[in-house]
Amino acid sequence: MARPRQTLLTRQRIVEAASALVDAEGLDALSMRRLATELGVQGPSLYNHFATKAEIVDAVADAVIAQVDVSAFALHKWDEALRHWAFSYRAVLVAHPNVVPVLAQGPGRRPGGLAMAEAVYGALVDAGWSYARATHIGALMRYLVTGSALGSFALGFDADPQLYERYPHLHQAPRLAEHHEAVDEGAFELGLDLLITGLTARYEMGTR
Amino acid sequence: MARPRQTLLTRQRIVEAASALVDAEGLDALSMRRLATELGVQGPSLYNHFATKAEIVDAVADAVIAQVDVSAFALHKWDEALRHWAFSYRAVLVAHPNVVPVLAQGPGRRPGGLAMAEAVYGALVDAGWSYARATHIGALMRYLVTGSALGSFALGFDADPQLYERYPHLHQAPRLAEHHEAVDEGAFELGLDLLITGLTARYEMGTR
DNA sequence: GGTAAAAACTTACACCGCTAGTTTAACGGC
DNA sequence: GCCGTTAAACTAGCGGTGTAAGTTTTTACC
Repeated sequence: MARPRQTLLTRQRIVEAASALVDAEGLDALSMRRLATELGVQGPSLYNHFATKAEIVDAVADAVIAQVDVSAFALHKWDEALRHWAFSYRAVLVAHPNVVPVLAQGPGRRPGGLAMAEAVYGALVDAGWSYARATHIGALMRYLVTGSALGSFALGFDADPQLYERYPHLHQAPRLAEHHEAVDEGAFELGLDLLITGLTARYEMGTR
Repeated sequence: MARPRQTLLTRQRIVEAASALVDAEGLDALSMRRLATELGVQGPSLYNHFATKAEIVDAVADAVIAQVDVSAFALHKWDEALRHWAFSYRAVLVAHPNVVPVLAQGPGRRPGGLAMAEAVYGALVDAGWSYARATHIGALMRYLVTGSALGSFALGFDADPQLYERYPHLHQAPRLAEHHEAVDEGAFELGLDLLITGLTARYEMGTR
């Protein structure tokens, strides 16, 4: 087979297959040959549509971030909007846990990420926050959401009880993994409450 | 060469070389062959001391986390101790940025991580926080520290100004990278202030 | 209708983590 | 003091990775 009568691949089809593969089997399962097989094609053919594997991963990550709902910034006051956005942001990440490491790390030149940043930063600045503070608030929310969606805090404790014999306060730690979703969600909601309450207080004091 | 008269490798020497390599050239530069070369040895020899590459990476991460100073929990009240600890935690991570992705993700069965968790969780519980809240607070601090040390918020904006033409509020974004340390540090300090202030208020209200 | 671009292909390179089997030095027990 | 066992290095090699290079055939354009 050389050039087919009907194109077999498009960027969109590739990204969809890659997303499905990552969601189903994790980031490590995403190799060029494996992805190509999934698409009924040979490995290097993908390079006709993406220059590198990193570009594909980036596109997958962007497809996830683009699902975050930022409409709240057009509808509500900044503090309520932050809350709505944060919940949507986290829900999207929790729905695609295997992509979170990419989002927590990689640069944000993805269009979806930029659109989100624009909405958040714009709303905060329009509400009266200084450029510096608006940036800090955006960063803070990102730390909170990606951290809690990485889910690694509660899951990070091995189930083997023997590990904790030397740590008197940690004897219940192995049970954390059972409730890891509730733990990470509880930490997220506590953090969100504390941050927004504190920010509101500062805002009303005029220190923006 | 077969078995040498004097052992060439020890776990400690391997971890030190791996840490230096990761600090100097990043996680991707750490391959078994490369690390072995650095130690004057052939690749597979490392498997006499570590079962897998992941074990080596884990040991490197643990060596980093073990540097965090938790002595504040024995010296100060919980809120002040949290602040001291968080600053030390972040300073250690910022000093070894290439290791942060490992710490942000991997499970916490490392002894250094467990010792830290024991100190934090124990101090919070002893101060009167409920088990659930103490867990949440520990998780929150981890999100904040690892998130800000990943440093990817400010660095995440590409320097190419053309990217931001469609985003009216982001036209200054490319300049963020110049000050990324200050931005991530500012966000961290803001977050830490808000969290500890808010927690103190709740604590004194009796909702622990 | 000839030409250039595009999209598939095959082949291949350098590297990766890791396994298996080999050699030799060091250690423990009689 | 020898002897079997263990340990720590070695070499060779497997299957996998991302990707570069060159080939073939189809499509699209002047």
